[in-house]
Amino acid sequence: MNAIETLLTNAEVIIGQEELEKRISEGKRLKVKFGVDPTRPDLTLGHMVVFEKLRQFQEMGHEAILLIGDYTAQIGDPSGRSVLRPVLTANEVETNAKTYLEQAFRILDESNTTICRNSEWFNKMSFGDCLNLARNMTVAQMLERDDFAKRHNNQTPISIVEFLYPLVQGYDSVVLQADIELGGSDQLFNMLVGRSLQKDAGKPEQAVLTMPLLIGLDGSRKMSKSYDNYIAFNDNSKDMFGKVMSIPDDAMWDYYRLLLLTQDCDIEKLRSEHPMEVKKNLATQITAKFHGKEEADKELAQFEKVFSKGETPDEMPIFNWTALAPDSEECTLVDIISATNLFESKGEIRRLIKQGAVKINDQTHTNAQQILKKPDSAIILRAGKRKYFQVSP
RNA sequence: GGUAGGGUAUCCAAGUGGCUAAAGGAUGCGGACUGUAAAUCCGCCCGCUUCGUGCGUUCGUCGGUUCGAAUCCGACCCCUACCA
Repeated sequence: MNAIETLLTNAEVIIGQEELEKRISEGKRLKVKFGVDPTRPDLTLGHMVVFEKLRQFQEMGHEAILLIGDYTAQIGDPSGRSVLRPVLTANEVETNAKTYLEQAFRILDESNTTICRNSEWFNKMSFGDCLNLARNMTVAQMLERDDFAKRHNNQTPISIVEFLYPLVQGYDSVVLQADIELGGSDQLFNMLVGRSLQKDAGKPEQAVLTMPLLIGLDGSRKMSKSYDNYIAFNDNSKDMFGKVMSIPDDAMWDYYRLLLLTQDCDIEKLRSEHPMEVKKNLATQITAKFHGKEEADKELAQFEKVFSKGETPDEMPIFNWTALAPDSEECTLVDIISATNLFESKGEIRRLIKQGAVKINDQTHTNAQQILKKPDSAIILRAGKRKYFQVSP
């Protein structure tokens, strides 16, 4: 595979490919833009798809520009519909941006990444400048955008600020003189606006490359925090491993292709192997990217121990009897479990007990009112498949 | 500004005076099974509970009618579309 083919692998849409190939073959060091809004502090594996692509460019000697949308984050994106998102202060945005970068550099080469903030130019902009920017697009053009069109048809509200978003993002490209912008496929429209703004400014137009959206843990919707079907960069190794294991078998191939950059021919081979083994391998590799090989192997071993063999895990939270039941030598089963604060409500705990999910040292107990005496040695409580904890004397 | 339609549990959504803590989905959780926190099947899903046809809180907000209201009345707040 030559350089260009590698860079375009897995891309969903490529606009301006010819121009791009020309610049690459001329040996130009491309300015590769990727913008993120630090509105929420967590990156998900959905973002990782694009980060991996950016890293590929980086590895081939191009300039990775990570654009922090600190200005836009301060305006507060209203697209959450019913709930008004709180407006973030400059401080909060800065904090988010910091953790954002920290996470991003697990994938990207930090020493080789240019970081920009769009407040640098937008803070200096007047309202008149803003109106002039807004002149560049028409309402009809905006309504061409698929998700706007859908929302309009569904009678869900679209705020004017949302209309301005593509312009804001596009203007970033003008300032940065980006040669190519990367993004998820939901960003296509915004990135195209960047092209037309660049053209109007008499500058060369950026190429646009979208990456497919990664499917979430449910196996049907895109991975997103609002659907709560995501794996975060910041998930601990256990959750990360477990969450990967919980994706439907069919979703594995996309994960291999988009996150581990596995080639199609290798994926074909994997398809003939045992799905569980293939998934364990996937989970181990992804976990290793974030937590290191050693940690990943440990989680694999734990997983096999707990879920394949049904044994208790090596590590679990430990509670002192006196912390759970102060001043008492005995306590009911519900109350002792409730005191750990690991569960939503006592009702939930009662339900778990009734449904046979609670075991003490491997013995199922179905009476919530059962009296427990302060143990002489540590006992292991289990509620459901995943929740374990120890109570020590 | 005018007209019409809305605001129900985590989300979507039914419900127009009592049988409603509130149908049905989805998500989630539990059990069985297994090849995994896959798939499938079954069960649970407001809080508290002395587990009792028990208590408390809920259907945008406040107030009213009624023996009794998510359901009727009034005011207010918010959302959407269309027309201006």
